[in-house]
Amino acid sequence: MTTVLIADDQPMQRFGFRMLLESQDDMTVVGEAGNGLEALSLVQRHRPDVALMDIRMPLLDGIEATRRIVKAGARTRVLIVTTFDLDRYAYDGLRAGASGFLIKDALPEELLSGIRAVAGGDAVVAPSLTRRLLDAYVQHLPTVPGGPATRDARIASLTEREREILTVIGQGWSNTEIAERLHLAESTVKTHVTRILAKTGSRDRVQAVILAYDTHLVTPA
Amino acid sequence: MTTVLIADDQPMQRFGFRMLLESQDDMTVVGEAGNGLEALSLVQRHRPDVALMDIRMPLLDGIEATRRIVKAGARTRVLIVTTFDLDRYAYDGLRAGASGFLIKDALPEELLSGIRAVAGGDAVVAPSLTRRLLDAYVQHLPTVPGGPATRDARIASLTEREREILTVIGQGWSNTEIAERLHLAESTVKTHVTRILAKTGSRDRVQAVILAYDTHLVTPA
DNA sequence: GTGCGCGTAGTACCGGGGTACGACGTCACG
DNA sequence: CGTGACGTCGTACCCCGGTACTACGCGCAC
Repeated sequence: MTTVLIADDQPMQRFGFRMLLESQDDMTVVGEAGNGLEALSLVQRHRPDVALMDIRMPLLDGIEATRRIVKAGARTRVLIVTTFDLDRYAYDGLRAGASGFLIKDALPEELLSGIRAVAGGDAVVAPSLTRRLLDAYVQHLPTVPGGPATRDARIASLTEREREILTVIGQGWSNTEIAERLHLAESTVKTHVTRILAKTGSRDRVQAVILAYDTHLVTPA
Repeated sequence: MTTVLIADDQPMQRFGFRMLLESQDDMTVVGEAGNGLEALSLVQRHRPDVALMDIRMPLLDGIEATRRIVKAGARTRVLIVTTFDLDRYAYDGLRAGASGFLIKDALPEELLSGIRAVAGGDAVVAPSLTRRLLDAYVQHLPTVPGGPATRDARIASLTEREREILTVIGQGWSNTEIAERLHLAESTVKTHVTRILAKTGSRDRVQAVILAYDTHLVTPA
């Protein structure tokens, strides 16, 4: 059973959503919020699988509400459902950590399948938006070397000392600086770096730093 | 009426697609191809709205066939439908200009709505893949003019192009790769990089990447 | 004791990254 | 019509980062 929270400032809209969802025997509405703050507290209390989130809401808009929900590490996946097909809304929403972005003119079945997808850990984006996302960013798509899925293992394979070195590399230190401040020979630092790159599958220290950030070995200031 | 071409090397698979599509009164199958070359010539002859494209095919695979169709400026939109949920396939396919990427385990209705979306100029991506695409690339989402500006004055002083370069540096790309994928000369890339380092006060690209993360120009996966 | 992982260190080499110039076309703006 | 910002490209140069290989002492497990 998928539990859903509805956050929208228009009661009629909430009613429509509720009727649609309750008509499905694998979904149940656990709460309704009329503004962003209310949405936050209801997410905390009911820990729903999915939160249907409108953007334009009083007190706290849906984007910021999404950001806080995600940041709090809640299990709830946020599916933004808004009236306006604006790029900046979508971008901000996805940036904030939303698992999906749909427009209210979508078919009811599309919303339902979207909720199920999000509840299952997948993501959904409105087709009209997907078009523009792809147009703008296909050129950024990487050529996958071996695919993802090996993130944590690579960091885990590092020794304590190597993790330490990687951490300071993530501070932007050069080999010379690392040697000085850790009282090592530069050749030693280089040896460590080479092993780190080999173990993590990184080509250079830049990619190693990125990995360090992605795995939260180091965190943004 | 949406006209569709089916390109798949398995006759049974083609049959299944045909039955499904012909059951819809707004779709008609205008041809079937068993390999990539055949797909090309049939697209030329029938100019269908949508080409359902398998990847693994004799003579010419679906990726390359897609590339040629798109390059030829055909009106036909390519919807890749493949058995394998591999990132590499999807990336290559989307790169090649496909309007969509679905996996064969999708529900029949999902395929149908996908075809309609693609025919209408939209794009579709399999939900399971969308998740990974977003995971890996939300950080590429542009800051829409008027959107949340980067607070850091150093980042703010960068030109649009420079921010773009810094973003891909933050993906771990080398100068050579940036040049190739952005269709620039390496010297141009170097020029940009040097300016970025000067403006941001970074000593090397590593420090620039760190700044990019700290200012949320790019965000950890 | 023998082996092994780990941290340390050295040398030699090479390639990419970064710098310092200079140059040119485009476009917006006063 | 200048003028400047921007993006593009080239050449020449230096140096740091990374590789390859070797080597040694330490502690720990079998």
